[in-house]
Amino acid sequence: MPRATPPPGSFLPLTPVVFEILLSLAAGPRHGYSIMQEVETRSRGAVRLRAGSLYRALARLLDDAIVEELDGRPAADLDDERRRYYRLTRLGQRVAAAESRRLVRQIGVARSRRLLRQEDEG
Amino acid sequence: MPRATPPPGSFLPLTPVVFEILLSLAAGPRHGYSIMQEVETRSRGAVRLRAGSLYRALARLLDDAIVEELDGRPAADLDDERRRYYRLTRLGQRVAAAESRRLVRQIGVARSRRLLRQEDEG
DNA sequence: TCGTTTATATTCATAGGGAGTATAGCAGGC
DNA sequence: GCCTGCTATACTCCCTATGAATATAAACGA
Repeated sequence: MPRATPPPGSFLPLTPVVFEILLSLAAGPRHGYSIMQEVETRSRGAVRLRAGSLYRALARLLDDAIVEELDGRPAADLDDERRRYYRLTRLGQRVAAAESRRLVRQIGVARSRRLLRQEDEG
Repeated sequence: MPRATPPPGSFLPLTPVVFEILLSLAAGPRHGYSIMQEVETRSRGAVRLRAGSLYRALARLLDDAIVEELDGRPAADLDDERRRYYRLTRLGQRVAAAESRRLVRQIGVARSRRLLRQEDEG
């Protein structure tokens, strides 16, 4: 019998590294190395995702069924057999959404306590 | 000669616990125990700040000059001599502001990747 | 007086991340 | 072919941060 799915809220709060990984996968399946590059580029160096942190975090996320590995391969001419592709599971999407809502609330508090100027308010 | 003040960005990303503490102090000075209560209430239990985490985080924040202890005491009839009051330093405000902007950008990404519904958008 | 809440602090165990290293496949230049 | 550098996954060592539990003691209310 499969383990009961824990409620998304029980994984919160996510560490900054883990949330960056989930954000990266929210755009579609990716392999590990490209997650690393995308996070580095997107956060403009604010969060540097090291190889060690990434692959251990991915192992944990697989274990928690937040992320799963794809069976299929891309078209042979685009493929690199060393790659392993990952995507968010349904649970993973819910966890990422719940964390996003938590951060939205936090930003609301930051705003009301004058930590953000008007032009910072996305 | 005092240590040169490090740039606010060098403290990023903050751990969820640390950002909650800074958010709490952004509203004004507080003593440790009341930070714990405020975080628990405000985040509706999503982030449970334990005594151990709180006081060790405060010690680190004092050491990094992100938080400082108040000399003065409140009026004697409101005081409890066991309490130690903390407030954000100028650096602390800048660090909290920088982290807030980082989260605003993350939320923008989460939104564009359909992790948030319209009514979640604060 | 006694139990509960407030308040700070410490210890122990574990999770998580940074830096560095290992291994190996791939791609381009020569 | 060979060398070099980049891509890709993975592991180790070390340190930091958090959770859980406990200690201590003052304040408070029945």
